[in-house]
Amino acid sequence: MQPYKRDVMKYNFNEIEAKWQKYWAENQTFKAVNNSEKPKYYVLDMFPYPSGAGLHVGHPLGYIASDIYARYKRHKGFNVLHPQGYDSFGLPAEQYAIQTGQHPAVTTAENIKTYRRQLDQIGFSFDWSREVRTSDPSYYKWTQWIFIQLFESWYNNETNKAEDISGLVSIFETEGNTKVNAVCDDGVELFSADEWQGFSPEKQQTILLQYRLTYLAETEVNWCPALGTVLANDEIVNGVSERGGHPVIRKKMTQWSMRISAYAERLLQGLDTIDWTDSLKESQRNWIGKSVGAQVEFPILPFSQGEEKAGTHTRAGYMTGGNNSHLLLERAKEMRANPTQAEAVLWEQLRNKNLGAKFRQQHLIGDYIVDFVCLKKRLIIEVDGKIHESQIEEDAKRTEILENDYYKVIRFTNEEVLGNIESVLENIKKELAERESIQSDLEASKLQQSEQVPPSGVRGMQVPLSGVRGISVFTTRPDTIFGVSFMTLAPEHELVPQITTPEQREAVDAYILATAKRSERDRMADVKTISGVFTGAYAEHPFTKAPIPIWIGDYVLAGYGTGAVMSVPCGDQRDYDFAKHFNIPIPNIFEGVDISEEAFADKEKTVIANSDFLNGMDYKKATKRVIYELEQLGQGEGKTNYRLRDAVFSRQRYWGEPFPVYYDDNGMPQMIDEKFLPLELPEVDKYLPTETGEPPLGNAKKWHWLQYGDKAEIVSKEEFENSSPLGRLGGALELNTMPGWAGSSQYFNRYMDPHNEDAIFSKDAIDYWQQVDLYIGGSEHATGHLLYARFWQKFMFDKGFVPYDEFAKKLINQGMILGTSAIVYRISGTNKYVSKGLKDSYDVEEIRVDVNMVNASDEINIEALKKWQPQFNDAEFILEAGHYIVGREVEKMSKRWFNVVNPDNICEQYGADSLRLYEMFLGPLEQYKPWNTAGITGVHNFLKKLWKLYHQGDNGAFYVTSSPPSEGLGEASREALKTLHKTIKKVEEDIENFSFNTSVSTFMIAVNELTAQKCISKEILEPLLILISPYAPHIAEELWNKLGHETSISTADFPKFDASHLVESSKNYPISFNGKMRFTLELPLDMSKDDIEKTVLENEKTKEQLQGREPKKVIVVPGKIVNIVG
RNA sequence: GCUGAAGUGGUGGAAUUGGUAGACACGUUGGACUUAAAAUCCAAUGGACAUUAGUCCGUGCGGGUUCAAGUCCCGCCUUCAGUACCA
Repeated sequence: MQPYKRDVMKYNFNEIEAKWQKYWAENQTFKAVNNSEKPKYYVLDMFPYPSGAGLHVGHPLGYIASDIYARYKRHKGFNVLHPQGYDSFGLPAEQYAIQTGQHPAVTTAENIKTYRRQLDQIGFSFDWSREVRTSDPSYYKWTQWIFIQLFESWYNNETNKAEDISGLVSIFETEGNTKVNAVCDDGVELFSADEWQGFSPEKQQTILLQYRLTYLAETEVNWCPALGTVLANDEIVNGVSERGGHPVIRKKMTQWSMRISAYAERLLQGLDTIDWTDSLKESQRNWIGKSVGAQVEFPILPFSQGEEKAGTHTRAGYMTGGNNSHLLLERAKEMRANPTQAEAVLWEQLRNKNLGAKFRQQHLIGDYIVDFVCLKKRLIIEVDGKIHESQIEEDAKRTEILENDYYKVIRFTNEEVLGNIESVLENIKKELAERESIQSDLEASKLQQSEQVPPSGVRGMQVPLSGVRGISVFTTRPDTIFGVSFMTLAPEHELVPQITTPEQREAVDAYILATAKRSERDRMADVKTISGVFTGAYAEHPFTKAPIPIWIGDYVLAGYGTGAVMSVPCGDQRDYDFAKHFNIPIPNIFEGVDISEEAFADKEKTVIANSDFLNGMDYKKATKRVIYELEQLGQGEGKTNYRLRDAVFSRQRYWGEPFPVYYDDNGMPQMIDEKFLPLELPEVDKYLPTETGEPPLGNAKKWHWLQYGDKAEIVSKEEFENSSPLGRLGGALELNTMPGWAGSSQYFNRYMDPHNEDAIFSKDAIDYWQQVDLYIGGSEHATGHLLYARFWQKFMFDKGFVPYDEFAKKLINQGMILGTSAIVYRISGTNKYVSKGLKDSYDVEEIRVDVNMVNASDEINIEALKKWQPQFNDAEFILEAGHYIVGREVEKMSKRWFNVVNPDNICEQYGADSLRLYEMFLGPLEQYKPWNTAGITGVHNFLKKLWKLYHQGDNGAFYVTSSPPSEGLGEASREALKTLHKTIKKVEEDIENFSFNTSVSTFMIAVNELTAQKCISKEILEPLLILISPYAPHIAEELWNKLGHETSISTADFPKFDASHLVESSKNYPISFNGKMRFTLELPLDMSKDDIEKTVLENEKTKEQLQGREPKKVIVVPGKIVNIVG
């Protein structure tokens, strides 16, 4: 009998915890319903990637915090949604599959099993009935569905939201695209409604792709050869892959992209509406990188200054180009290769002297490329598309200049050429005949002249329509435009090869080659070396019209802004250093500022000088004015620039969501109809890229879409090709898969209605749960998941699917739990190891060993070490004081450092409640902190004391009496009530402030006090259990049950704080002298200020302190402190 | 460089609107119980001097405001995190 009784009394945590975990599972205690009388509250964790290593003690930290909050909210009367699932697509499972041939689905399922067991043993109150897995077809069906929604949408800047693509098509049909204000690709061609109607379906599709929110584009991507895949910017750290640290190179590939840039401003503005941590918001702001300034066009001068001064110029001849001829020639060549339809038709008639005269097409004259020219007769023929309607003025000017040069220009429209070629040819013949006589005159006089003088008017004119563009730059300091003394282009800038003069070509090419060779990493590491080279070309200042030398330099990044800057050395340190280095003038345009040593970059203190119409203005005024003036000139406009780029959405991987996309006979991407989703991942023999370099899905035998009406199947290439084309839809399916963030960008909404097969979630569900109230997770997702999820949520909001355009009202980042690695010191070249205190006398190498062999005093178990790895078998150990002491290093918990501590052992040894309490007790939630198992005995002892508090009967029997403590108002009872209500108040405040560590202390204090008071009253001990139950739910359930409750403690009402129990009649006043506390004095709280002063001054100890001095001043703060000055 | 956070005993960390610095816990030391160990319980524990009382110094450093500063202000230093030739 006796041993049995003893067992009952003991705090048998393993048994208790298993019992209640089973109870919760069987009774579905934490299952949330989608409607309730209670107010709703949604607590979410970032769902884990189920890695093969399982959980370590760091993983549950955030889950414990959110679980405490969720349980607390249930006590507070909320209908709480607290779901959990798995982000189960990902690279590690795929790499494991490559190594072992095991299907990732199999290993993933195994890993999930381990995770679930580990999570269950910690006692989380998750509603597992709502579990989602991103790799489950019933889940990724909806990821694919969202992709289709994005494809079917475009971003209308006028309404500032995403709209259905069909709306855009009807605009195109009625008025073309000239008035459409959309976020779209750069350089979309302009067309009228008529032209749209005339386009082929393929062309229409190509144009629409330039508007869709997800689009196919040839993009320069971060290609990681080692991983065989493309990486997003946030997957690259210091120029190498985040995973594995492999080198990353730039490569052009056709990829799906997400037009997240459309949402840049709203993603930025939205940050002000959500309660997320400042550091996280700051990261996102930084990532979006908004800068306000101006875009300025600098025309390129046709003649380089050097050549002009030398009095030379280009000879008129076969190609009579100006000094920009080398770049125009390329352009002309390109235009010849891609004639418009009208040009092609006309050329058929003009070529081979068909009209009796030799014509050339797309020929360079001066700085112009003309469509057709007969040089002998100086007759130019231009064929104009619609674009020229808006350029009548420029065309007139161009005609004037050319005609000054004795050319005759005749123009035809596309319609004339295509509709009535006969009459066009008649006109040309007529002109040719008329110009017969002029030709001979010219030969003698004018042509000679033109060889000596550059074509008049060419110098200094605006950018010609078909020739050189200017260089466009982005600047945040347009007010400093008069300080520009040179321009700098990124070496990769597309215009560099075109503008470089022949004299500079060699130097420029060498420089470009040298920069290309340097890795991104080298370039970033070596910021101080100034390098660059002059291109030989000049641009023209918009206002002063002065020539500005154009340089290239690697301090200008191709990927930001336009890849070109106007360099203002007096106002920007980098420009300043560059100018100093290359002896470029540094004009000073600031009033009263010395720039002899460094640039002056202080916007706020700027007063502009030496700047014509800007003189005397401050930064703001000058900026406004200069933008206005630039707009008048047509050479610039105010512009806001974002660093945020569109997100590449394709990955060359197997283990990810397949795109619901096939490519039709014309190679155009087509969406698979919603009703056929999900498009499931095909089986493949191997998970590596194919021999031809295609993604792993290229290995699938059947990966062609074949659809007739409502019937669709996935077939092999041969089967598809042999199928009847009549009424057939389909083609090769997309070989890429979606990136990791696809599945995590709407999972929080899917939890609201996870089994819905007809919709991503029902309207009722989303209307009830609305948005996440509290989201807890790591800050490492700041610019990845958390940005993309906000983007998709805004899109879902625009489309009317969700009621809020932010998915998480409040977000908290839990800090990371770090490992404390253990280090032994091997004497170099030997198999001897010295203890830490002796290592300085030797030449040693540090070797990390398993922390589980080391005790709290840093002493290692040598026997265990010898068995741990063969190299230690016969090693010799040099001890200090009989022990081998290891070194310690705090670093990330990782298998490679052997510093991983597993929660399974902790649960086994101390119990889940101890683990939960200890993780909270370690310190503030957001803080990074090292794991130190030694301290866990403290919280474990607390739980034992708590258990004891309820077992004060004979032989430790459960003993709680239901007679109220207030009865008789004994001293002990009043003290107990005070302890309880003090605790209620503090714990409630702590939970609301997510200060979980301090509430654990509060529990300890309460239990220590109640133990000292020998409290056995139910009125105290029952509410105390509810306070503790969010933190230590198992022991709370057990004691709750012992108190006679039939149901779970989880929905018991949180105790009400009653301030009346804390009312004190007296206060132990600290009495300080000159601010230093010397002694305390117990005084009634209702004592008046004057009486306090009197009493204190009369006190013996006060007299002792003053030693006869007269106090100068006595400060009395009733209820707080007394301070005597003197 | 910029942005954000933080520097408090041997350790993790408390400290409300400025009002008794070091709560709570670990560790350490001493003691009780025990043949012994574990467990448990009790006591001490910021430093220095004195050890009866007491005195002085103490929250990264240097100033300042105040009757009173870990807390507020100014100027630095260090650490961690994020970000970076962003024009």
